[in-house]
Amino acid sequence: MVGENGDEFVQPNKFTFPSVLKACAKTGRLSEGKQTHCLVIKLGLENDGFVLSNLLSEAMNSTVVQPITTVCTPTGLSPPHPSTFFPELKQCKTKRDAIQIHAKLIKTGQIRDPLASAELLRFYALSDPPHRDLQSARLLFDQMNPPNCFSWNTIIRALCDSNDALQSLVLFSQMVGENGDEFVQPNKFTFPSVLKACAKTGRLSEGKQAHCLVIKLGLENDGFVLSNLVRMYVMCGTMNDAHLLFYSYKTNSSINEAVLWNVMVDGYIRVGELESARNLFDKMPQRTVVSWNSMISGYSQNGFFMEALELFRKMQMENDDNTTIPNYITLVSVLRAISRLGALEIGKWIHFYAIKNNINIDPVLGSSLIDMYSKCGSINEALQLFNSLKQKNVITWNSIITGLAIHGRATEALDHFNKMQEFRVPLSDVTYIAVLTACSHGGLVDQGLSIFNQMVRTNGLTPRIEHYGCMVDLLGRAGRLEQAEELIVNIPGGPDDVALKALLGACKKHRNFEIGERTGQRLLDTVPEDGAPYVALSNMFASQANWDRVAETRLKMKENAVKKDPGCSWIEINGAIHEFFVEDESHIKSKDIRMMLEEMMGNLRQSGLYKPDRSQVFLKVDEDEKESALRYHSEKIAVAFGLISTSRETTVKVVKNLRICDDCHTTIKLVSRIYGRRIIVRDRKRFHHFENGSCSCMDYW
DNA sequence: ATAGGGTTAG
Repeated sequence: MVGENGDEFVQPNKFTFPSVLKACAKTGRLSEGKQTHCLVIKLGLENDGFVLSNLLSEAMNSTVVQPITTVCTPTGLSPPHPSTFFPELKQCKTKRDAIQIHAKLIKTGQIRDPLASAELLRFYALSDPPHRDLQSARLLFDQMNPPNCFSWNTIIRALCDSNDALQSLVLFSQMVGENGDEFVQPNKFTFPSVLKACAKTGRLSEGKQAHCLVIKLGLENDGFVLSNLVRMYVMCGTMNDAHLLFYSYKTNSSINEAVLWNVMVDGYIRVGELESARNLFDKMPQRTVVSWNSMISGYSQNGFFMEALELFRKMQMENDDNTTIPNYITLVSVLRAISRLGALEIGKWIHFYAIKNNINIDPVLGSSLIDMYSKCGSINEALQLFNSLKQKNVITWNSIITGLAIHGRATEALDHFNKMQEFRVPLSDVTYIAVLTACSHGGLVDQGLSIFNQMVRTNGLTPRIEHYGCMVDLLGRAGRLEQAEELIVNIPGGPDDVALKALLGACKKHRNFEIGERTGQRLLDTVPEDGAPYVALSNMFASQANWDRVAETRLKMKENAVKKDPGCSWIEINGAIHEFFVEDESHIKSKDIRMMLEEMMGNLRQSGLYKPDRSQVFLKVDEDEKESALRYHSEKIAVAFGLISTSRETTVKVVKNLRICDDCHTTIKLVSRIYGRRIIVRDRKRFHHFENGSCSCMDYW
């Protein structure tokens, strides 16, 4: 009757139990009696007079007396574990358990019983990744006859987590009977997964339908449902709807306000409204470490690096019990900003903090730290850390190869690339970007070409635009301009501005005006709003004394709305970041900096080695102004500030957001010699190690 | 008895 032999389950009632219990008593079967007792409790019949009296007589007549005392005192009973009736329901922790339980369910014919196989379904569908087995979960679910609400919730959740979240929406529509199936009423556990799936797949209309059902079922005040509704609207790009919900909810005990606010903060960050996000962050009734992390990573990922660092500092100052203690995710988020700014001292502090607080340096954090050290100019520290890491993955390898590449240490980058293959680490497309970058910066043309071929032929990877960019740079640097142009023409989908700029730069270096002009024109077509190509093209015409074309190019530049990223440089002194723009005089020590700049330029002129390169300044007409604009490029200001703020032995490390210009490059080379200082400048593309009048880039960048 | 929330690399 209760389906123990695989038969249909028929629910017993208060008239069933007296006879069953009597039978147990007559035969002295205690264990069956207890099983029955459990079912009595489960069905809420323990207070029925007839059932109770038979329970007692069953107990009196059974041969084993010991456990019966607990039965006499029913109030002291702990709730029975359902395994009494479904021994299969015992906790399923390992694959072995699962196999055993599964076999038994099949043997006893209970495999179709959603109650009996619930635990097994949970194991297949929701255990941690190594054990998770979606296929088995789906198979088990499909066999259920019919699945109950729990079964639906479990499989919907599992599919939502999978990379085919749309499937969970398909299942949900089956659950609610959209295809003429039986309607199973969803509950508050169903909607979070469903809404999450809508969010993941960006299905606004399905999300809205779910929202309607939520209201119909009166579940909109459940905290989990509510936060997922808001998140669904955020992820579907309708911040307004998210906003409306957020401002109209009524607090109750199931709602975690912090989570709700965090979802909104994250929402504003996603649509790029960092200020609204920050406003909300400042107004939050309670902040958790997640709030801080969201805001910091929001800043980091949207280019607000100074703001990210500032907030991180504030987080440490606030010292709110436990909610402002940086965790693993804080570190990963803030490291990104640190890398971009080149804030080595703070970066080192983060590394130390992780060690001191036993924060596991897994491949993610490890890669971030390697990236930080190399982007902050400390490639040797990056190598040291890389070698000490116990767990490495592709990204860890990619980080160190990229680091070596941008420091111009091409041979070591190749060594690591080879070692990576020895260790059978699967290569990714980024690996190839890293190693091709190394080849192009190191001038290793043949190696680069053969690696590019290996990537396509052996590894079957399709080159991305970035790979073509590396190859154009590689060929251009070697002076193989025709070959580079041929490659450009054959890039599927057309070249991007990076590849074209690489070729244009190469043409300038190798004085090939024919290809240079064609490339310049292509660039103007690709990025007409970018000022740099006009300047380059105009300079090229000027060097040929082709003044008509110069004027024509200038006119074109004026006509098209030209955007120019403002040049910006950073330098870290004693853990504080100083930021400089072109001709920037806003720094407190501006006077001292200006004096230093004058002195530098004076010394340079006296040395007789310096001739200002005016060709790169295009907009300023007045000759004197040209030179002063060059003189006050942000990297020069930062270097000057670095020189007066540190002792002779200290290497001056400057980070620039754009590529360094010829004049600054020449100037800093000479400064390194005249002042006997080591200076490192990181520009948009690579590192320049200046020492004794020369640069590690060998004047090609 | 079972099921549900926000932050993370190259």
